[in-house]
Amino acid sequence: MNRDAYAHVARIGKAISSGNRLELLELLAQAEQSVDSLSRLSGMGVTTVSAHLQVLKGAGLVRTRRDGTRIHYRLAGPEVAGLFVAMKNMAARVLPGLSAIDGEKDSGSGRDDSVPLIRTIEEIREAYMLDVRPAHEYQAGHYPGAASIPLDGLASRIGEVPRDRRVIVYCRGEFCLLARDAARLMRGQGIDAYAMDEGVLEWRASGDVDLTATA
Amino acid sequence: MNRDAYAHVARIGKAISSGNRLELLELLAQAEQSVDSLSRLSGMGVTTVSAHLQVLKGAGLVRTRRDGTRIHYRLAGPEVAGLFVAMKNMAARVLPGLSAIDGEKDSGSGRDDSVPLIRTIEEIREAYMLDVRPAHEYQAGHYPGAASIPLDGLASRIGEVPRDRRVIVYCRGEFCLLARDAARLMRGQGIDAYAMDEGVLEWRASGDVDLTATA
DNA sequence: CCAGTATTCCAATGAATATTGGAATACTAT
DNA sequence: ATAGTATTCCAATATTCATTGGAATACTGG
Repeated sequence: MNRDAYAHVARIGKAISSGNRLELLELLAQAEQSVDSLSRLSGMGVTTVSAHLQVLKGAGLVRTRRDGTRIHYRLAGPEVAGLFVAMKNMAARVLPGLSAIDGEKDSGSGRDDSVPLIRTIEEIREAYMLDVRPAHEYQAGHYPGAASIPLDGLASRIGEVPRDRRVIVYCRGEFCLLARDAARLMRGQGIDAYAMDEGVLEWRASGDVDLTATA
Repeated sequence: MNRDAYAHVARIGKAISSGNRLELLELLAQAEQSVDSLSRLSGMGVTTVSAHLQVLKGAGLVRTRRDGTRIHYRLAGPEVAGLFVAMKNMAARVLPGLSAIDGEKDSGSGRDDSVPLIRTIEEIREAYMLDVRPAHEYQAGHYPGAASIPLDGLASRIGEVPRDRRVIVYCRGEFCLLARDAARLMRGQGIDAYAMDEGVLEWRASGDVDLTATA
């Protein structure tokens, strides 16, 4: 028969059947990244990351570019982000009780209830959009008009955030906690801050938002 | 962190990371099926099928219905077929050289070159649409107006096929070989037969075709 | 060429998975 | 109740996979 056909498609499935690899894909959806940059961002060992990247590459989901001594990985295309989101949606639809994000929002330690989530893009008008991802990721593509203050430096740069407007913070995507942490920090300082429930991963997947890059 | 979020989505990935499970999903996209029906159709052992179904159920991709002594499995929803197709497309886009279907069509033994494939739904008008899947699957949903002659009985019922019209055969989906085998058989008898390159799986996934069911 | 850095390859270990046969369970029909 | 059928559970085996440390490779800058 054509047994191979299924096995062949299953390779894509295998590539996305590991939580660690999904985390790497989410990072790659932000910007191209070198192996050790991914290692630092994810906390996995370098050789572990390399091994996972080989699997992703073998399945055709990522491409590489050599720049001197280091190798930069990137998504093979926006459809890969699309597949991630499709799986995320499927998980939410089909295992609602266990929804990872709900778990994070509701059950968890409960402290996240203090950060209201913005769910529609309409609410963005007139608000101050703030990107709290690392500068490198901001440069590779960000929401049009958004400002950049990486979470690292937010405490010391808090003065740059306007106090007379609503502030909406976003980060890598629904699973990323940077925006929520940032919003919590700002609320503690009396700023009217909200965390966006989606981020660059979802925008890249949908293609609806044109993510401006900086030179 | 929210490590669990990724692990949780990865469960969906794991469920579709096995060729055998994909084959089962394709069968379930046709109609609900009992465990041993799936075992017979797929050639896997009953306990093996049962184990795979448990995995699919654990990931929330299939549901069960008890009917007396036997248990019928079905897809949790059309989105599951959608995910299958999304992965199939990703595989075709991203690993073009290895495309399972291309492999089947072109390289293989080459004999399949004898069966022209219909690729657009436009060509269906005025043709005689023939469904060669098992009767049970036809009853659960088929292309509007299509006739049913399961491949098993096609040789003996060949007289029912009109000789003055173009005949278009379809089956379960792109990976299913029933339609191509049927078309080859009919061409051998001088019938102007073509195999459809998509089938019920894709139609169910897209939702564009309304698959009529018989009482 | 040499030292230094980034990445991959290799080997080894432990964990998870697939498959199978046999026992256990759940239901039907007599 | 009893026999019969369909399915799942359990245990065992072989296979595959994830992770890690150390060696090998590929490149850069003196």
